Amino acid sequence: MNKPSTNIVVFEPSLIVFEGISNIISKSGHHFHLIRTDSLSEIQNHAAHGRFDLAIVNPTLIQNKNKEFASIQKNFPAIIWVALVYNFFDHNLLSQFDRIINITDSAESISKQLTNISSNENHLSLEDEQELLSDREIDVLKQIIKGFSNKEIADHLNISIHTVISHRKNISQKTGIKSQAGLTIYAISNKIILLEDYKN
Amino acid sequence: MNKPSTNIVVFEPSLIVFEGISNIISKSGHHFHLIRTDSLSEIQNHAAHGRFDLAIVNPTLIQNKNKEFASIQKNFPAIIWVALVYNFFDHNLLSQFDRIINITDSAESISKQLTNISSNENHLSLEDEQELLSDREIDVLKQIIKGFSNKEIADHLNISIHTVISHRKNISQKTGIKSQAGLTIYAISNKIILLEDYKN
DNA sequence: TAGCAAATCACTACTAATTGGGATGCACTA
DNA sequence: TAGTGCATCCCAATTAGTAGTGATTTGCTA
Repeated sequence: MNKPSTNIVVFEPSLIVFEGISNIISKSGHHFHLIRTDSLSEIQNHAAHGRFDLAIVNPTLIQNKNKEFASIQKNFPAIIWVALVYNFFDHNLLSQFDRIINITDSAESISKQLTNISSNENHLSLEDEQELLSDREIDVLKQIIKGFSNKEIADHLNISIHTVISHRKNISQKTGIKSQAGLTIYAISNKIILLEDYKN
Repeated sequence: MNKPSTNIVVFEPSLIVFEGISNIISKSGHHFHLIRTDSLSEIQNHAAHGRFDLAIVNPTLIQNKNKEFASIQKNFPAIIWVALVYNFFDHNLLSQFDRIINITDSAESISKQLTNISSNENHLSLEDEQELLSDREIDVLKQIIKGFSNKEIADHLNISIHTVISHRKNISQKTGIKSQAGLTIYAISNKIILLEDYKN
């Protein structure tokens, strides 16, 4: 079988991780060529010159550049976008990618994600029912996470306790999470709150 | 100058990261020999046979094994312990290590941390104030954070609901935290739980 | 402009959690 | 051995939160 060479752009701040990927794929038997980059605009530039077929991207780096990223994806639909995650990330963010590599994945699993470029039913169906919470719901969520009671939340937000309860109901329905603890983890995971700000 | 060879044990779940370290140090010009391991007891075994001088450890892996880890450190005081962190970690946990490598560190910085074995003003102070909660209280806390009700916790731990309530009372008194949300953040901050394991 | 989603408020019935008292047995240690 | 902390269990009174249902106003947009 003829093995085509794949050009891969890597957008990842960690040298360790970059070298690790480099090492693993060089042992995989496939033909890859890695290009390291440190900005989205450089990726766009490479894409415009057809210099790569697949991009491995650390999602933290595009967190506040969703529009720019989406625009690049739209302009170069042939490119496969692979998220490289250390921990876990917001569904909405990850749903922008075609595939996901977790940093703890095995060599085979990683290679698999970087090959079979044509076969496109690679998971990531991630049913997109992850409706974002409304502004007010996020206000309430933040209060919940600070440990305030419904009555306190009502006072702080100048609304009645009934409204607070309504918002809580909606939050629970939208997220499928009922416990304060679960909501806290949800909020941390989705960067609705910053862990550092809430430490005792 | 004579370059001594350093034997390094690596306790890190990610192959990518392991290979990355391997790549970086092989280019550093120093002489290292890497041994990958996947358990603390294996580390102890290697240490007992004098097979390494320095250990690179992902702190997540010793989170609930602080005592075992401290015991190994105590038994083999000549070994240098290096934490390899991805993001942000609890200070108490990191204070158990001699040095810290961040995953985003440069090649030079990493090499620096892995050399100069003799020169070090070890600040292995290990302020052991983390004996706040009893084992059983931590069991209950973990259940709370999973969002279980008192009754469910009682069933899971095979104790009565009254005991659960007692433990909760003690946890609240000891930590000064009353809300589930606050306790969740406490547990995450103190690495009693791993954020990744609690995704909903 | 008609429809929709968000934000607000309200009621009832129900369930869960908190608070503040107890008690017992066990293991460790000063 | 007396004291301490831990784990277990119990009760009563109170407070807090959930589930289900329904309503009004406002602003955006198809």
